[in-house]
Amino acid sequence: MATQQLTKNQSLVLDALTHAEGPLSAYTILDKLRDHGFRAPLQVYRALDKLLEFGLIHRLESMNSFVACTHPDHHHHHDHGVTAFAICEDCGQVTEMHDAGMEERLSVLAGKQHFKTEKTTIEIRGHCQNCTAE
Amino acid sequence: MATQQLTKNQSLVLDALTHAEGPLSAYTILDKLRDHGFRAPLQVYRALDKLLEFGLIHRLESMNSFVACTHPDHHHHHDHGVTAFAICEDCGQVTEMHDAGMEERLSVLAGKQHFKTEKTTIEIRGHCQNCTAE
DNA sequence: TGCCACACGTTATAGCATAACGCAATTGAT
DNA sequence: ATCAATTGCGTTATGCTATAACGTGTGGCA
Repeated sequence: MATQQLTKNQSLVLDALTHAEGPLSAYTILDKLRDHGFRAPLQVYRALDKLLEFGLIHRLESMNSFVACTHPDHHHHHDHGVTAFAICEDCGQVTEMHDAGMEERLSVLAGKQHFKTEKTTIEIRGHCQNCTAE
Repeated sequence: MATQQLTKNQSLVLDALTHAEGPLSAYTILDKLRDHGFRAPLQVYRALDKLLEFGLIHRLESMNSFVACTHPDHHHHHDHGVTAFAICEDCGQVTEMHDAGMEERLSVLAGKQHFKTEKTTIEIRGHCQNCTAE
């Protein structure tokens, strides 16, 4: 299960996300990579699409932006169940969480509707410990 | 706990969503309401903001669109816990679901991070029973 | 060699959302 | 009654997010 070989553009985008403090929008990434030759949004979006496909990054639907995957066990590569994100509205920090119980509840919920799940989005907006401490 | 009195624009937007087959984007609503005097996106967005505030509609983050709330007990007005949406990628139908167990799991997850939850988004993309039957 | 798949670069356009201004109607306190 | 504050409204302009469509170059491989 070797790590997917990335192209130059994909590596640049992944690096930008990995080294960022918080989630980045596609256009923010574009700006960060102008010095590396990026000129157009599509260069970013195409890389993002691939990285999403490889499971190396996540898209945060509620804020139209992207984060590098922080999940510890990469030997599961991109098939490690449902991911939930805690997004702090004060500092922008994003915490990636996994929970088997959650997955079970979702499965039950979907099952009741005879719904075939393809992809699940869970995003919790609020305030992280640091920012709550005031 | 009387129903919030709506303005004309708010009523029109709510009606459009209530009578729609599935979720609508703000611009789709705008087009539907041109005959009623709507001319600009802001007229729609302002009404949507209020309807969201009143808990009469929901925003689907994963598709930048909106649906009327279908939750049965309106005497809880807009405080009826976590809502999950099952979104069919074939027919566009959206099912609103509520589950106490789910809320519990989320609460536990957030608690582990000492995270103060403000709003939770749960959206399940997939295929509904009808569209799975093929 | 010719074909195919894929990444890339570029221009243009589509789709989603808000800023900023001014006006009109409502409310509510003085 | 009147003034001030609030709220909704309409309009223009702008900004942010995402994709369509076209062509180029490269590497694998029958």
